[in-house]
Amino acid sequence: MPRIDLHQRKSPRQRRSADTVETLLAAAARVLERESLAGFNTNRVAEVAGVSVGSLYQYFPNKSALIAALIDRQQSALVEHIEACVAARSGGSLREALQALAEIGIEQQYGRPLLAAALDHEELRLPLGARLRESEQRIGAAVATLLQRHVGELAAPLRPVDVHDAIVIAKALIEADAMAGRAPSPDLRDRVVRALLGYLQTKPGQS
Amino acid sequence: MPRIDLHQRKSPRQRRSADTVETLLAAAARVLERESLAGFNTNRVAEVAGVSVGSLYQYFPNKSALIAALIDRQQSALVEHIEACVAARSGGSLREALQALAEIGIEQQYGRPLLAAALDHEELRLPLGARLRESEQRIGAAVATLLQRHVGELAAPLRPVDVHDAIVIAKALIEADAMAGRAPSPDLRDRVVRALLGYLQTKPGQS
DNA sequence: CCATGTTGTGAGCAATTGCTCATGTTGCAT
DNA sequence: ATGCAACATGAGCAATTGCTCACAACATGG
Repeated sequence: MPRIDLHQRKSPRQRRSADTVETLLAAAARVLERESLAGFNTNRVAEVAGVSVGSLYQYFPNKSALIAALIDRQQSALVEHIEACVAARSGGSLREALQALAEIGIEQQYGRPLLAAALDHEELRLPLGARLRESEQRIGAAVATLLQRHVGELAAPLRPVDVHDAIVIAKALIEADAMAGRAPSPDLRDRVVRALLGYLQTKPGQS
Repeated sequence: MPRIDLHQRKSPRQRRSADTVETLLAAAARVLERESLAGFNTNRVAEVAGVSVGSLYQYFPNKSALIAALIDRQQSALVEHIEACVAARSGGSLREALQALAEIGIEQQYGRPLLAAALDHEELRLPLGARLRESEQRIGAAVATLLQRHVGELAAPLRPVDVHDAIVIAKALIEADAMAGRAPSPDLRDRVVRALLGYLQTKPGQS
């Protein structure tokens, strides 16, 4: 069992090594989504990347760190998209806001469904700690900001747990469709929006 | 990489061997939830079970088959509970019906959150095929039956995809809470019900 | 109690995997 | 040019893992 140190071992100082790191991450993503976690090993990643294992271990102290880096990237991209979306929008209805969010999530997940699923699983196992929690918090905050603009359309004052639940719901619906393997069904976005609207516009304590 | 044959290798014919199989499955569950998939190996399972690896391989042709058996058990239990619930209930409101379903799901997931999560992940990787799909279909059918009794309270005629989405939503909310590790929050059931009610009572095409 | 089938054992093989290290190559500053 | 980092290589070690097999212990019917 390897150590669990997720720090970068060395920062690339030349273009050459920066490219190597890039190639490694791309290869890691490919392997992870093609062979799932079971077939994911450092030798294979290095092979696919076309570099030697030694190079891999110059920048990542262990296998977990590689996966952590992938998660970090994916998560950062999502955060950026969502924050950009929230910042860009100002008017519009609640429905339209949710549609925009749903589209971001769908795009993210459908880009690499298997990769996303594998990473989701690893998130739970690795002590990603601060970095990931910060991302989640930023997503939560951004979504909360967006929803707060439409308090009037909500069934009740927005609690943190509501935001959390909304995110979970959207993520689950998107993931379920993506895992089924088929092309993105055109009504997925509307189903997500329907679920979110339904949740947010239903009072907590009565039908 | 092991073969992927999920058939039982041999059926226990004496009490003694039936006990062994039982012990093995229990140990497998324990290991899976304590050490996650990474630490799950047949030698360890046999050790924890207090039997030899050889015995394990008399009843399970490979590691995957062991996991498949666990999934099968868990899934069968869920199917039974849900079908029993649907059969038992007759009157009552939609809300009450959903409350009952939510409680079953919560109980199932909170029994062994880590186990359930690990199994969820393996479901996607293994060719469980017929057996699992049958279970899911039965769950879908049972839930559909339950919901059909309350068509009047729904926003639109019940489509299969609605049932599917409802199940996904409930599962996700419960799982998310369970993974957080803390004790079952008392309002979880109500949040699940709120999400389901909201979804089912919102028209697909408008706010 | 014997014969036959069932069940249990565990050393250990073959393969895999995480990772290191001695050595070689490239880029940069002087 | 030359020296020193930074970077890249890949054979291979140590540990792990899935799984087999030759054998022993038990059960059961005659």
